[in-house]
Amino acid sequence: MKKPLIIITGPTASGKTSVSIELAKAINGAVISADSMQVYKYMDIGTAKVTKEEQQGVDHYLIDELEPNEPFHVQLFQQKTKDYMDKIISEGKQPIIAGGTGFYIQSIIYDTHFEAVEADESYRDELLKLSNKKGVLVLHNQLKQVDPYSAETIHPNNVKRVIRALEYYRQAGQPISVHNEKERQRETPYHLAYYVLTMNRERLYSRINERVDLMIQKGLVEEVNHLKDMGYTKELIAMKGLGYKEIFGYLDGEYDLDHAINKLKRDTRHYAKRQLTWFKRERQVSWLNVEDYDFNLQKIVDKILKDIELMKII
RNA sequence: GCCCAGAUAGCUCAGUCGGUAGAGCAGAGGACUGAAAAUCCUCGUGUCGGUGGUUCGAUUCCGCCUCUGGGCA
Repeated sequence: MKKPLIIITGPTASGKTSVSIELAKAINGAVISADSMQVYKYMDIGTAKVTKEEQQGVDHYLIDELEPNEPFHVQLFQQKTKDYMDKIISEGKQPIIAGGTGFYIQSIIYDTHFEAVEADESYRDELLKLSNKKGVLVLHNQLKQVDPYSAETIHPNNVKRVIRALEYYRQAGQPISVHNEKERQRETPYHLAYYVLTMNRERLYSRINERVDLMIQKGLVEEVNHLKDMGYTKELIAMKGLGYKEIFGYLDGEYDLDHAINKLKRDTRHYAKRQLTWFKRERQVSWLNVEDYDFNLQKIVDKILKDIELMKII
């Protein structure tokens, strides 16, 4: 029998956090965050991280667990999430995965096997240098020789992907495209209640714009400054997150604050769009237009509870 | 009231020595299997302010009108 799994996701600023907490309260749940940035400590305002008060006593995992210079990626997320799910279940509670990183969620629902092909920083560096010096096609041609299928699907300009595919081949001895194809066949071991919160695009965008203004009011600039003082640099992956890279640019004098704010708003809008694109192709999702429920938390949660009961998940 | 400069894509503007037009930004769509809040790909028809004239043909030249800047009274 398939295990139940509840997922609350959606584009940024769609209200995932409050829905997941309200739902958790209703079903004795605990929340696991599927968010690539909220795992990091000291990054609160820019990631719109849940505060202790907002958590209302509901257990939260994968929030504030790492220092900003520690690595985090899908495979780690998957491993930790599975562990936390076991823990939560053993406590007699219901795990709820909530967050906007579709890639991470996918790794759980299909239980993707990642195998032991680890990031090889020196090899990556070497390839990157080669690409910078001789052009992206040099790498792409290399890939063509070992993995023609990947070469066809990965655009030469997408150097990051090309490098990963080369790295994979080097360590695994087989093309990553073969591995991916195999993983794609995998069926979900869960009985899913997978919700994507959504709303009218214009509305979402104005909520994003407002939220960015609020972040600035709350002291995003000070937060980034503090991280800088702590010695974290803009090269860190955590500092490439929305809100951090834009403010870093301002603090480094590349542009004024106004420009940084507009850039952040725009980047966040683009991000929301990419998230929607991701969820659109996920076949097992239930779209939940919060406008149909007048943005009313109780109505939204009631709808989810009703579905869950119908699905006999609990 | 007079003089000058504008009026072209949602915005800022370029351009057409007369053959119905193109950049940036904004926006839209897509990809994604160990960086994913990252990375990458694709997409530009708009009464060229209105109206009359010249012309085979006007967004382009000329007249008038309207609006917006700036200057002079």
